[in-house]
Amino acid sequence: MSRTLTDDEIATAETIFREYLRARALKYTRERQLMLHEVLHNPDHFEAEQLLINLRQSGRRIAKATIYRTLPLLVGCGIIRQVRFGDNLARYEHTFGQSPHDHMVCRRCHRIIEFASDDLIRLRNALAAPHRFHALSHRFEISGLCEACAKAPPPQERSNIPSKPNNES
Amino acid sequence: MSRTLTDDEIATAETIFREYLRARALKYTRERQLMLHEVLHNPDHFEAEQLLINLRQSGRRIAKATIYRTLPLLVGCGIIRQVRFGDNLARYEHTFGQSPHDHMVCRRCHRIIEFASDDLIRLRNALAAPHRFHALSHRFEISGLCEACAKAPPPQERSNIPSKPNNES
DNA sequence: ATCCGTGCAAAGTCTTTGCAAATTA
DNA sequence: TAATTTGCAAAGACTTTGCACGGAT
Repeated sequence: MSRTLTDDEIATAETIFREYLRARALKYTRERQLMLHEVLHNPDHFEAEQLLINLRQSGRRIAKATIYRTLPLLVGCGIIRQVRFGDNLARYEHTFGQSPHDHMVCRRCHRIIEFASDDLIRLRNALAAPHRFHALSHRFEISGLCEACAKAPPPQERSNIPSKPNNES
Repeated sequence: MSRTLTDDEIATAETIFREYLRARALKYTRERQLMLHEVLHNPDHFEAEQLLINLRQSGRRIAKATIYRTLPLLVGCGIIRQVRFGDNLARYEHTFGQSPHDHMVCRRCHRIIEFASDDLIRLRNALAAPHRFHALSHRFEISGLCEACAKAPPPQERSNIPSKPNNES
């Protein structure tokens, strides 16, 4: 759902990352630069493995360990954020040029619909206040059926009672 | 946050589980019965490993594989649900005698505050409608600082700039 | 010159799976 | 009896870590 970034935005992201690193006496290495750019050019949700594949296909050499070590840095400076769907796999998305948003995930076809809501933010803060909780961020995932799947008869099952239960939450 | 269940409620849960299994031609084994009761007696969030420990401490013998195989069944019939906090560890909680609720998690002390909100449900459905999405359930986790941690100075850090970034989302 | 970071592979953690023996309907 | 389930251990998926070499400031 995120659009292609302008060169200016990419430059800004780079500045943010560099300053984040410098403030912590960490180094802006070639690998971290590659990761940053790859992540910014990825318009969708991605996972560690996919980053590795993309980078290697571009002829870049990078170790998987470096990916795993760099992702928390990018999360730390707010350039990407972790999103989580039903499974145990860590996914990320960059937050640049995006307004904060959340997701609806179809239980059957796993299609993802992104949405943003100021009302949600307001409600979130209103819910936190009576607990004297300082809300900083949230994760909101709606699970259900998309339009197509709600209409269509189950494609893989013959009855409403699956012989094997599904593992989705 | 969930209270101790009455015998009646436990019997009801057992009926639900048995019928769920029977409808799928699955069997109500001794191990599944043990799991059900252990899960219902657990008032808090629990993980697979903890279940195993609890059951073994009660002198019951059960394999870890059985735990992992049974959890999806209990999720499938709605007796427990998966909840997920910052990490990649699957946690569960039983839904019996509980109204649907969500969580606020303190980034520093990891304290969990549960809350319920009808407004949230209404907003959820209102958000789904324009996408013709049929919302069935959701996960809403608010991340931030609890009252104590918002006041207290950082216990483990001397400056605002941690030498190591934290891995929380 | 001094740390920090990388790559590699090994180790770790959580979860799933294959198979023979045991149990359930 | 016929089919599912269990326990065990091995395999699997994803992530983290130790260490020596290479690289950034």
